[in-house]
Amino acid sequence: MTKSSRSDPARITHINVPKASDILAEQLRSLILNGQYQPGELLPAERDLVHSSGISRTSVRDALRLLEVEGLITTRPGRAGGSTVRQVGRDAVARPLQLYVRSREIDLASLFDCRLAVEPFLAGRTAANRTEADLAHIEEIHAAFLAEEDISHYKRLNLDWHLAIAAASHNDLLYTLMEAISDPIFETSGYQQATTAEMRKAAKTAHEAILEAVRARNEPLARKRMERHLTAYINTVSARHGDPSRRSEPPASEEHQTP
Amino acid sequence: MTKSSRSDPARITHINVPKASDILAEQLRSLILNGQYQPGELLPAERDLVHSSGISRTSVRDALRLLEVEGLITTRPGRAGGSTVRQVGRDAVARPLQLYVRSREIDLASLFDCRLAVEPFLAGRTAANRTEADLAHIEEIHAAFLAEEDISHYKRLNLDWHLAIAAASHNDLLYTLMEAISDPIFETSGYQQATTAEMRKAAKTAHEAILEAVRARNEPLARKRMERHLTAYINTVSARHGDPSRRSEPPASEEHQTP
DNA sequence: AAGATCGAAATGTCGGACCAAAACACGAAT
DNA sequence: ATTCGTGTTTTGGTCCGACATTTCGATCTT
Repeated sequence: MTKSSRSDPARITHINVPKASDILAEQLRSLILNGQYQPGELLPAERDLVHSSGISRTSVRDALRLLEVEGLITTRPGRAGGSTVRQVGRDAVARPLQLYVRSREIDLASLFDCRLAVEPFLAGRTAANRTEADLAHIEEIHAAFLAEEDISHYKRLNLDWHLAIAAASHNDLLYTLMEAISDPIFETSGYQQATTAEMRKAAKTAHEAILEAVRARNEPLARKRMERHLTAYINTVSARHGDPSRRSEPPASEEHQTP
Repeated sequence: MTKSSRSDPARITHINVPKASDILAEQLRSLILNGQYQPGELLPAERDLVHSSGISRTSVRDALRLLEVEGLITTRPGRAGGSTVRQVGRDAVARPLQLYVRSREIDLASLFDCRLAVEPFLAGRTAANRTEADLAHIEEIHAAFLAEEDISHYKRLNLDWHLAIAAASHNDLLYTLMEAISDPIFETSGYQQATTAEMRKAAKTAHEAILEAVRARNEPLARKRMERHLTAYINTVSARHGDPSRRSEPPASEEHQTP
């Protein structure tokens, strides 16, 4: 047998045998994304799709299941049920990302790197784009954060504070990424280690400073301060973790931010 | 709503009726993520799962389909087929993100904001972490980029250049995000508009400068130059697009509008 | 021994039946 | 007239059994 017919040994891409459900799913997905089905609208009933597509109900259901996992539709039983088109939600991005992190066993350092890349930028955008309502919401959480003493609540409020800052940037996509990244960090055991009173004090003053820059609509300042805040935190954690390899230097001018 | 509600039914979370397949999927997912099934290993055959789980093959297949969409397994027909555990791939993150962007109709400005947040950071990290092999690979693409004259090839090589820089940062997660974001940008019509010879010239000198900083392992310089490069590009594009609202500029002057 | 052929084992597809949930229609009780 | 059941209808959810398709291994042939 001539190894691989004739002249082309390895040039062809791996042949992909499409399943019937994949084809239908692709068609429906295309219709949805092109706006032929608006969010809130109902797709045809399964048995109707069977009739109009010519494939069995098993395959039709498989296709719908695919779209459901992708977050494009939700499907409910009952008389007025069916498959409703919806906008893809944040969780449809966050869940795969979380699986990716867990499956690849991404380490804390990389996760914090992501925050370090995204959060200062978002803080700057928030300073630039925030509305008064945004500010009010942030102040509310900030007040609760300052007042909180209980450790477990503290951690939650800390995260909420950062998310509130990110949300006020009015960049939906970046906020979604930030939220998606925060989740694995929050659940990683390394992050759950004890937070000392010292660290909490430092965090509170840092938050205060950042918030002040946001109030003043000072974009570069908010960005810089958020960067310092995160860097300081990372250094503290990795130092305590007995992992000095990941120390990052403070940006530019030394200001001796931490105790 | 967030008022104190004692003993009244407004507090319960939305009831979640789990499908049979969801339960099995959850169990298998947990087994996989906890390492009970290593990547490359085979899950039990569908009919075995039917026997051991007690649910029908329809539901078992549904569960497996779920895991497949999540990227945790691949399943092939045939005698030695079955469901093979695998590490979650980049595309399992990129695809949902792309759907999110298309479904929410995220505008180009937000997408570029993402690049502006991520890429300079990655360029810095690349300057810090690159190996000689990384550098060689980048230089190779860079040379091709400089030499290319054809427009369509140019765009592809331009993207490749940026991806190569990002890949050399050795931060898997951030690179994945960068790649995932680049894809929608590349396909958006607004980006596909004509690229003038002027812009290409500017890009080539900018790339040269960035690469020089990467060679010199100068982290802040690489970062700064990448930031300038992207900002300049965004300004050019949005100016041409007749959309002056997204100019990146100091917030200096105040808008005069009705209070 | 190389090649063709057949069988076995696994997923993929099908059709039909039935179950469960949810809204609706309609009638009885208040 | 309003409310409360109660049944009906429509829809997705589940099960079953059969067959199709793919792939590998074994056996047979030359």
